[in-house]
Amino acid sequence: MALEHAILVSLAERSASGYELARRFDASIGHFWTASHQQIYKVLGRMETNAWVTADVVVQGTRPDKKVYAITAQGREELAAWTTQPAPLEQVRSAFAVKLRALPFGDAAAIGDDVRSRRRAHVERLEYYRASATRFYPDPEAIGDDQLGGWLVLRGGIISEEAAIAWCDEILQRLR
Amino acid sequence: MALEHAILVSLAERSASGYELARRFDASIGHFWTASHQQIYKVLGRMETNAWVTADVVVQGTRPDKKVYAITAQGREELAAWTTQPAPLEQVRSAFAVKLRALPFGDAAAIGDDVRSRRRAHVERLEYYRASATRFYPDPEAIGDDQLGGWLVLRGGIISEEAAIAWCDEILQRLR
DNA sequence: GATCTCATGTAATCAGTTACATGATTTC
DNA sequence: GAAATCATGTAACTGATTACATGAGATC
Repeated sequence: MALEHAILVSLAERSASGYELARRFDASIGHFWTASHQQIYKVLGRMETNAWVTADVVVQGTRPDKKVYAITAQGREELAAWTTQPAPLEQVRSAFAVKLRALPFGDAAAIGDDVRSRRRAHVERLEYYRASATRFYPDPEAIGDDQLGGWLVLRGGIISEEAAIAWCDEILQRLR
Repeated sequence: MALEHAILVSLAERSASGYELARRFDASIGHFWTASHQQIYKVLGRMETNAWVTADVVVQGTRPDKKVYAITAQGREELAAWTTQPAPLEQVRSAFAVKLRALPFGDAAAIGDDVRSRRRAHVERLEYYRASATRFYPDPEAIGDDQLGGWLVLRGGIISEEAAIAWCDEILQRLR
């Protein structure tokens, strides 16, 4: 349900081809909503049928033609209406938590290794978010209305990565 | 992939019918891995074929018959082998983050209401986790090897709910 | 009389992943 | 010569949700 709306947000910020959208999902948006290019193309087709977006074929000389998608008035309406509906509380689905519960039946050393490698990944993501924050929002007190959403999402990423790292540290302390 | 293993953990702790498993998933385990009864029955069938579990039909006088599933030696092997494999980093998929990014195109007041209601839900979960912690692990320093996994998972729940609440507070501060 | 609990399933559908396919241009 | 980038898709499959189905006993 929400991939459509993630695409609408992205197109409301700036029109793009399916390929460009896929790259945006690999980068910024994808930290909070992942999507493969196959899925994006499929959903874009559905959205065009619904008239939430229009597609313009742009012929490029040397590179292949592309379809540039733009949000329509109907698309904007749909997006606005969607924001008035409460977002479902995402239910957690953590294979890692299951693995921890399996501690008495499994390999504690291997689980410890996994925790350390997860910790590294979380530190990496945290550093990426912090770099994005200082780069795109150098003065957090002076953020405008159009930037507030992006800033708050980044803050959420930073807060949850910090929490994940704290959890890893607590686990490692207990495992040794 | 991991529902099988979540069921194996649950059955390793204590044998149960599909119905009982579904109730466990509604309660404790379900906070970290949700599953409906339909899915559980389907996967149990597959697991029986793989000989990871055995089923014993228990005839009950007044209540309907039930199939009690028990983990096999092969199931225990599979579970142990699974713990040696790194758990995939769960990718975030948050409709709420998408909604925040949609702030400039949507209804800020409705989004604020949503944040307040999410905050209440997180506070509720946090209180539930804290109650479980004091009830099942009254002395955290004296936790045995067989209890450590459960305790660490609960700690993860507590840490992430605290983080979610902190994020909500930061959002609310910025929205008004 | 209505609803809840116990107990197990099938069927249809939807969302998402993985694999496969094509083909020109640019960079190493 | 190999690999990456640009660009758009189809097909098969898996995992999960929603809807439907049944039926007895217990509780309100």
